[in-house]
Amino acid sequence: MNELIPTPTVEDYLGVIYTLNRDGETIIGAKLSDLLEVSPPTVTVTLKRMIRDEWITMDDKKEIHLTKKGIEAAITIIRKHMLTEWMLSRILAVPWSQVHEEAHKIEHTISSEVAEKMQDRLDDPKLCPHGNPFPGFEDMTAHWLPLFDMEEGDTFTIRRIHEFGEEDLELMNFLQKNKVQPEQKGMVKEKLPFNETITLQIANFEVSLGFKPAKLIFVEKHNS
Amino acid sequence: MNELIPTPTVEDYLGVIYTLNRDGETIIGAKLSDLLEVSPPTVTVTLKRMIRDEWITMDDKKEIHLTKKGIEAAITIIRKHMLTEWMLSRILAVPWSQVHEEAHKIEHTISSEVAEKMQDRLDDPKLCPHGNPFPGFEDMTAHWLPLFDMEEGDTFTIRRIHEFGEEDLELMNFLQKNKVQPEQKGMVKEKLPFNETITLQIANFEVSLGFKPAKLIFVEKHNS
DNA sequence: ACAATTAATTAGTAAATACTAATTGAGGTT
DNA sequence: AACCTCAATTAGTATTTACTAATTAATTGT
Repeated sequence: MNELIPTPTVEDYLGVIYTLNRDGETIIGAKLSDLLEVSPPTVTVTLKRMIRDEWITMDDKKEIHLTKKGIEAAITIIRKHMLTEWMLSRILAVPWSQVHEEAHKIEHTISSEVAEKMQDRLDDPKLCPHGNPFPGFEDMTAHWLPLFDMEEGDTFTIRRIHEFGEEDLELMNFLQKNKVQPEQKGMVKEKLPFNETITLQIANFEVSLGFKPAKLIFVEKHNS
Repeated sequence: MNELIPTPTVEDYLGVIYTLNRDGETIIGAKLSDLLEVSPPTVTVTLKRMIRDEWITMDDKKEIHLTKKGIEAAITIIRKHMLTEWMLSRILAVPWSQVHEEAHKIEHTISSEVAEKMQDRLDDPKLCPHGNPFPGFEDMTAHWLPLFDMEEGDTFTIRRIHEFGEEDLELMNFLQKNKVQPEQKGMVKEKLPFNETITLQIANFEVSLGFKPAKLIFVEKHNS
């Protein structure tokens, strides 16, 4: 009667919905279509199934809300995702830029028992390798600011690449090549609003980032 | 035009076909239906797809043969399966009896790059945790004999639980509880053909095994 | 208020993977 | 030759997950 476990596709939807919700965004089908890279009709029918199976509800404004059961399933899959990322990164030395993509496939096949074993082995991480918080630890990232908000001359430590940036493999390879990664210290060399770029000094190198990625990268500003 | 990667279902078929073939058995649909626990019509249509996509061929006697491409894909999935088993067992301390079942889900989502990383991290294993050979290392297990062939009084070291025994979770739990595992030494206490049981002494305990599992357990006989 | 944009839905299709029930085929036995 | 058994296939159905093309609904801007 009650669908016990969500399908991989439904798990993907639940994860994105949870993250959007965490960030205080309103959740509509079009956003999911965009983030999950599927067509709007596909979203419509999948959401219908998800409502039928009581993962979500849809209000009169067509906004999507997770049910209690949906929240639990979302937390479960996000934890599996992040634990798998750490396994790949720490135990198997998979390059940081590829870890998300690999984990995204594996996460759906990890049992809860295995996830527990991973958590033990990895000493209960609170943040994923990209600096995003495990469900329940959102306050650990709350004081970090978008790189986009920095001004010329500001110095900072990079702390986090937002989930919705991780998805873009080309961007991730670019960031890795230029050491734009958690724990790296840097400084804003130049910010050109008309050009929509922000140029950083990291180690001995300079990198120019567009405004879109700069909004998905979070830093801890140094006291000046 | 050419299907590059097999689906998880096709990977399952390829793995079983490869193993049957390794053991010198003729491969017909009914055997697959039995081993994969799907209905005969499902086997018929899946094999049709597999022929279409050139993973296998079927001769005039309805016997199934792997194509070159099929052999490669089978080897790949079996290696991923065994490497994942070792990861679960050695790195995550998942109980031996559960390792097969968990790995069977995960194996389909592991990229070749990750498999390589696993192989490095695990020092190139030649046998899986149940003692079955990695593809290409079949000769390492060739001299082990079925427990079924032992006589009363024979002493031995358990070396291997065959792939088709691994599948049965209840059996595996029973074997683990009774220490019927690779590297354990034992002795045949009693063999009762009319009863189809063979009773072993392992450590301080006695276990009675049916003939069916006794044919799937391989041992190295001690010199007497 | 009306046009433009954005969002959501229908309608129709497709592929993979399963099932049951019923039928056909092939081999061997009496 | 008729029969039995096992294997394989047809026929018909279902679910999930996708797509495109076309339509409808809602919102926003001028």
